[in-house]
Amino acid sequence: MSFATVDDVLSGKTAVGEQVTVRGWVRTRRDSKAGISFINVHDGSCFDPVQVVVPNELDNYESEVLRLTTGASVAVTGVVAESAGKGQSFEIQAEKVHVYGFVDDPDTYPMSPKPHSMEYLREFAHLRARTNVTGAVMRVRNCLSQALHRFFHERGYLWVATPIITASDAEGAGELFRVSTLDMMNLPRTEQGDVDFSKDFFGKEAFLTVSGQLNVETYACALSKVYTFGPTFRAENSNTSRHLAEFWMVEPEVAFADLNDIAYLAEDMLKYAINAVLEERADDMAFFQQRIDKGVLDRLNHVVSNKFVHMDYTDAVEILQNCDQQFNYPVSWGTDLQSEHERYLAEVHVGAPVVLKNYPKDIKAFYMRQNDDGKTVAAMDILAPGIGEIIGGSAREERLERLDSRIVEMGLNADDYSWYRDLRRYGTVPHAGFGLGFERLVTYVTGMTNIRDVIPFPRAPKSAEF
RNA sequence: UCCCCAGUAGCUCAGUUGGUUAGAGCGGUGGACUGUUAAUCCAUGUGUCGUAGGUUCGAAUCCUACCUGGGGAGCCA
Repeated sequence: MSFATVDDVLSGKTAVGEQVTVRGWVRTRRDSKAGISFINVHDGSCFDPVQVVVPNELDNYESEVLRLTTGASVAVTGVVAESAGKGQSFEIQAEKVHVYGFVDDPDTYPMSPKPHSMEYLREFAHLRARTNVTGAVMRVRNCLSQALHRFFHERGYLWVATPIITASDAEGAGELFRVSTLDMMNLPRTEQGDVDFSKDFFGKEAFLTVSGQLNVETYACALSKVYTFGPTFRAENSNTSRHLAEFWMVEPEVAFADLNDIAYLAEDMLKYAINAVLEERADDMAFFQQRIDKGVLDRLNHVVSNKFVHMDYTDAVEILQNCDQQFNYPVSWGTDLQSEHERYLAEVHVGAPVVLKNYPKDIKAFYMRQNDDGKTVAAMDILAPGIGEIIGGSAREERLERLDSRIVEMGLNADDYSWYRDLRRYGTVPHAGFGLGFERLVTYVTGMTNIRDVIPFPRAPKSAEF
């Protein structure tokens, strides 16, 4: 007798005739008057539950097995057998069913065996992992996460843990969450009446990071190829299906690289991760294809087998101005593209992810490398159909005079960037990097429509339960 | 934060020219049948109609505010 996962049994890792114990939760129970019950047990190891055939000779058949309902926890010991029924190749002929816990009041158990809306499941974030859809999402999420680490590891990148807490409010990528231990009911004040942050934990104002980029640049300018993969926080009041207040971001940063280098790095990375999912999570993807998004497999297969289309911002503007599509917002060179414009490019014009490059400098961040034309910077966004911006990156301005001139032009204070400027003073090198919104990738790969359903416990405005 | 839509049974929804006892399917429960598997068949219970005000003889239905959710926009990843 040995413990086995549901996946061990269904994939044939355990031998027919071998006695095993499988532990998990009941998905459904069906009783047959032939003297047996069928119990589907899932344990998270794969998409499908294993069918357990329970004969009525078991001591606790009447007293316990017939009382099992969806959600009950069990350990089943029995012999692996080829299934006589359709729907599965292997099953377990139970010799013993141990019940860890029944479900109180099955009538109100929130995860009843019926279709639920994603909005409803979100209200039960502590139980929705037991549903097939959330289980599938989390296995794919894990697969993507592991694949990304593997991708970078195989190419000699170092995973750098950039800080979660930052004392710099100059990252410029959005609203920040304050980190403080001050007594909010009794704030210390300066003589001018301002809050006296010198009394705070860090002796100054502190926040949760909105990006690891500035910090990870310092390690790129020493270890050459690095990346961060961790949580980031944005206090934006964004109420959409593609924004979270707490989300995970992958940010590679590469010394001696230019814009095209990281554009191709991003393409290779996405293809690598998607291929991993197609190979390792075919069971979950079959479910997404069938129940969530009929086009998801075609879409992913197209992505991994075609080169990404690259396009300059300037050319994109021309395409948008000359296309037949009517837009609510006009397109003109120098302004940021609207959602409808990005969607047209990715969904209609290209029909696949598109790499947009070389944006006007005035609509991009101060640290992006200025191009020789004097008008644009070496920035790139990768737009995915249905999602929008999934990756944003750039070559970084490594020339101190150019960086300083942008800091001045944008009304920023050079003193706030002293350590960032040091990188340009001491052995500066060209370098480039990008940020991938990890949950946006999970959304794209699974075909799920709301980003709140691809992270275990979503945090969003007015929403931080569990 | 802005625009639009929604909130009725455990869940998904129907129900308004304002009218008396608010319905269905699914789920649950009991039974029948069955190597079953989104099982099928019979029976069965369930409601502060999102919250608070207002109009009215009378409000699930009309009005106002608020809350929550969804779609879109902005911000961005």
